[in-house]
Amino acid sequence: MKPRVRFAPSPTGYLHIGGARTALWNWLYARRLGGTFVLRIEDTDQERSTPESVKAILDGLNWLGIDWDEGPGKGGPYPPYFQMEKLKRYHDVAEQLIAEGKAYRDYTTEEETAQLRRDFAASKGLTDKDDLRKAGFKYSSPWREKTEKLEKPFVVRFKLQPKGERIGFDDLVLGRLEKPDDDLDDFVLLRTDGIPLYNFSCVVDDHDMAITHVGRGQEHINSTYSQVALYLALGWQQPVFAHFPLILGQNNEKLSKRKHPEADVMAHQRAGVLPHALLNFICRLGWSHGNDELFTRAQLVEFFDFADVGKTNGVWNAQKLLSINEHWIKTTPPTEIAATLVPYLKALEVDAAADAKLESAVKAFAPRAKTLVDMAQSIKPYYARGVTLDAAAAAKHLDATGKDMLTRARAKLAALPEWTAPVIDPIVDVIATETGAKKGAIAQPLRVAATGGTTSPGIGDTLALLGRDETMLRIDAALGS
RNA sequence: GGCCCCAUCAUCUAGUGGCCCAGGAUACGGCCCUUUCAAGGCUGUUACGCGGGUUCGAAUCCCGCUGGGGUCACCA
Repeated sequence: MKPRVRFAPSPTGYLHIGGARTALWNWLYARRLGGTFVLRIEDTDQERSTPESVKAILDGLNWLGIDWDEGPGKGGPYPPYFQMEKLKRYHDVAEQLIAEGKAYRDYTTEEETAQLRRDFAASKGLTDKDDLRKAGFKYSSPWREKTEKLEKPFVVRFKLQPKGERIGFDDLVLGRLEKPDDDLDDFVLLRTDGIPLYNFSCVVDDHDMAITHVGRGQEHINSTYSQVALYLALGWQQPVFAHFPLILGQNNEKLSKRKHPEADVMAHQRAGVLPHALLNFICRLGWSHGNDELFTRAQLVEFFDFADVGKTNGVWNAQKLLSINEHWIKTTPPTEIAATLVPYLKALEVDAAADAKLESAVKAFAPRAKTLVDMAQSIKPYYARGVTLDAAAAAKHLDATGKDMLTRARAKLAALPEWTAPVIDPIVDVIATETGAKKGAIAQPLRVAATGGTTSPGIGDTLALLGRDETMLRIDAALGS
């Protein structure tokens, strides 16, 4: 049977790194097995959900190349894919549960439960919510055993009926997970305004959408027990669960939007990371395929399996991401990199087309750039007219002997029949032989004249990139300095 | 605090009882290459949290401790 998996983000901000990895792993699983990847928007938190966030999440997934078979913009056989569009369905399921005595209407107001908390706190001499938890505060509804229907607002609560047994499930990553069933409490299914809460809508939707495997972060383990209780009460078949280890920030806490800027997927685009590099990196964070580190997209699809996901949380390692980015910048065809690079150059006010010149520039700088931002910055001077000489570099390399070498080089360059790196490069050797000078004594003055500084790609590549006219212009300017 | 999950280098990880006085990658150091800077090649330092078992033999299995993380809403 082909698996049906899903990614179900709540649109309360940008696409989070953890979410992206969850999406990726589910997507990979579906792709490898020829299954279906569903995108469902869990927008029931009306306080925080926004259309902009929906767009941000879709944009993030698109940038990473994670496409969905069913969901927003695609439709599918189990609509709607936005939870707020199926309120009636949740209501019906809740009513069914009430009718069967498996849920009840709780007319206690929010203010009353808050008062209960305050009373409890006062009796124990406590103050905040955290203290209450530690002291074991537990809400118990007076409406639990009642069935009458009043003309008052109510929430629908699930009526847990613990048997003193253990409740649990077989997790694809963690193995058998269990806890005592009396550890669960009567969680809310429907709020006063009729909008469902996560534990409820999630179960209804996963069932309605015929989801076979639920892969999500370990932070959901405890809610899974509640959801299992719901599946049992509803008599629905449970999906297979797979709980993924968390991605931690440098401070060892779960990567969060507030504390960790790197949690934003698109921040990496802005930083000049290739989407595939990010994909490669996050996929390998918590999953492995032997000692392999670098994977093409096809290999990821070929190798990925929930069974190879690890159990331990992983710490975000920006340097490793950069090194992986470096690798893909180096190995992706220059044409592709050039096209991707155009907007980064634009941001630096360089209007470059993805043409032959830019491709050569990419070839020259690919082994030298960690990010596309780096690369754009390095390439920018090659699109300028003239260059400002770095004072220290000029002082060191453009003294009398330096200028003498430069003059010799200029004469030879001017006589060149062709302006390409292989033709330009030997000039350094020729002058070295003629004068007995070291290559560096020739190449460095040339480099300073051409680039203003002491570092650049090989001198042939550098001058070829600049073009004959621009090179001559800069040499003359340096000679006249 | 209750409950739940986890535990190999600084970090990501390989490892499913002998092939491991623990391998790869990143980072860090050295050497080589070299007209600069990179890249590349070679190489070095660094880990099985602790204590008990089981076994001829444990990083691998069991127990305890310790440590880390998650979760306890009319958020998801």
